[in-house]
Amino acid sequence: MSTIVDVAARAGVGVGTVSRVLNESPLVSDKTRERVLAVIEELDYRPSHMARNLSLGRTLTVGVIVPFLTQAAVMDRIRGIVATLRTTPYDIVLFTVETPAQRSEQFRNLARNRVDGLLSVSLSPDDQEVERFRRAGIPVVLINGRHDSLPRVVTDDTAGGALATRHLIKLGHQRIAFIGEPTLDPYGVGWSECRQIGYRNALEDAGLEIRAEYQLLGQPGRAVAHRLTRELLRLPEPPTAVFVASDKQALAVMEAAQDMGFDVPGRLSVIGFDDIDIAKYVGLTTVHQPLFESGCRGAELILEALQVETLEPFEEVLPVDLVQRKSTAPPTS
Amino acid sequence: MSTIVDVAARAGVGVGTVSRVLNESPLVSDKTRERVLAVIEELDYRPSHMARNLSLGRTLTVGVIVPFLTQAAVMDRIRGIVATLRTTPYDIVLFTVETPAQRSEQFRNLARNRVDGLLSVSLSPDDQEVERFRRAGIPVVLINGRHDSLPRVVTDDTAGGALATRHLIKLGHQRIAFIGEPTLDPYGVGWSECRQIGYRNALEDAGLEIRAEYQLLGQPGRAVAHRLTRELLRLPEPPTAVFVASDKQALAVMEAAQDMGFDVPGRLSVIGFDDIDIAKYVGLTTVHQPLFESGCRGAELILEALQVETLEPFEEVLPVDLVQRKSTAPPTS
DNA sequence: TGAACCTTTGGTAGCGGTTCCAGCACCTGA
DNA sequence: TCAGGTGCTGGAACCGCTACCAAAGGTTCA
Repeated sequence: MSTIVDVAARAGVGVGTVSRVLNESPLVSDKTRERVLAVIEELDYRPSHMARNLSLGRTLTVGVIVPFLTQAAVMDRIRGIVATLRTTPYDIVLFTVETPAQRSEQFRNLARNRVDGLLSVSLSPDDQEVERFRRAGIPVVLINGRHDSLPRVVTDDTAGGALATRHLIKLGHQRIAFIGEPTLDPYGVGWSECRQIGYRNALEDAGLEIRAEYQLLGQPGRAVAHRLTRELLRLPEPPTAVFVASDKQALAVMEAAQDMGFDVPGRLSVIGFDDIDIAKYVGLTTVHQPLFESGCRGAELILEALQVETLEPFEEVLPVDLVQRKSTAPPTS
Repeated sequence: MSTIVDVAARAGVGVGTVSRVLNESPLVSDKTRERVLAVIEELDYRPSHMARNLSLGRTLTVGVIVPFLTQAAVMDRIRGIVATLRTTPYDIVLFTVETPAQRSEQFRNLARNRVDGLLSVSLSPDDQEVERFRRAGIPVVLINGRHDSLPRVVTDDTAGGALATRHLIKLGHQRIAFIGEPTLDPYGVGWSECRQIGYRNALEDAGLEIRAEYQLLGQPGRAVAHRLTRELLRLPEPPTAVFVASDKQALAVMEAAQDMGFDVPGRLSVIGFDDIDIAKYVGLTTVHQPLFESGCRGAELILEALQVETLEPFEEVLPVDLVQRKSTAPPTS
């Protein structure tokens, strides 16, 4: 592989001049520029990124750190990030974390020269980590995460929870249950929690009773969903509708209800949250949150931060909306 | 941010010694090592990746180049790659291409210092590009792509096509149609094509007639699927079953058939290919191809290639298997 | 006692770019 | 004719690390 020195020698000029040609500096005569470009072409020369980075002190790289990729929602967000960054000179380096230990290790390593900026998806750094990034001059933008001193784009989970619940109320349901997931990230206010708050708010506003036995939490997964669904449906006064905090769990709940002979939406209305791909195919009524757009927006913010050096922290709340499909209907009574 | 020089100065040793400590060289006395480590801790020092890379001539980075991420199958493959590479020191840089021009530009840039190795998903470089990589000493592994001089992992599309078709034959179908996609990548032998070949082979083996009017191609998408489905079902002798070359298209075909009042699988059996997430939820019988595993395998191969410097080209064919769900049934005579 | 060796160390030359400074040729105006 | 620009150029310093070489100090053995 040829280097800038080879090009300079062959073109009979100094390395400085070649560098100027590469960087489109106006301080090169047309004649020289042409000669250099010809040699570059001839040698099929490409400047070394590494050397350029070291010299410039920049990597032209944006880190994207995400929890394991099993979540469809995370994948959609990545899509948005990729789509936005593709038109820029920035490359994307993907980091995944699965355990808390990995997570801090990754954050720690990231703060050193590897990337120019960081997009953290569904993961929030703690104060110490934020401080490290600040010292290193690496801007961080959170997507679906929270830290008061960082710019971030979040979904209006509370509003979404209320929206879903109001939809059920409007259909005439009175006994409405909630199924959610326990919060994992110690640093975030769990999305499931927020959606549950929205649920309670909506019930309260409608003057409906908030019953503890109607609010169940469990890990995502088919088995757990079956158990929770059974628990609900065997109540002396079973709910006629259920708001499930995520589509993935909602699908499992639908399946469980049908397995138990409860027709959906005939005897049980089910509404989810996220609007993942599958929802459309199985006709799940759900709250659409702009996953793809959240990736785009996050990417735009990090690009901005990369320009201005410091972006004042603020929270951008993305709106949610209801997508009515076939899994909700008025109660039969 | 402190550098190796700062650490050396503060510890009262030379930079060489610090470097040795960092790289766990045995040529350092315990006493010195301890002192250096203490200073590293104290200054919260992390070596610069860029400088290290430049000096080492390696980036500890694997490039992953993929077509646009709208395909669920590509996402699953990426998952496998990420899962495998996570346990290694290699980082993943994601490149996407959308147009042929972008594609060669990406391949061209990639051949220079940016990555140590390349995983190409569903994209095959041409001879010139392969030669460039060879000269640059960058190993390339293809996942779901073909080039005779590159190691690659592919799905047994022909066998899968035959498998799907035999399943329909075994159920008793005689009039079996095929719907596929036109081949796009000029450098690959289209997967759709291979699956179609498997289809024809199976029909031939069973002594069934191969009819031209039963084999239709069209771009993926709901509208086209509707048109093709209508075309098939309005034939004087409409097929009783159809093998669709991809799940995505199969879903659209199912929908189209149902819209036209053809019950699936009552009046038309539909079988797909890929086993994407959604297939499970809608009960689509399909041919499972190990997408996640293909990513894992590709990643393993590139790691191997990175070790041995040169990996002789070979083709690893991943097996497929039938997943029977609810979209296929014996024909109602 | 000193030659020969081993262990540990410091210093420096790259890696391949960018950037800055000095210098050269040419031009302008007094 | 010469001081002072201006336009372009070459070369060296530098980015922060690794790898190598030379050397210092300690040990062994004749």
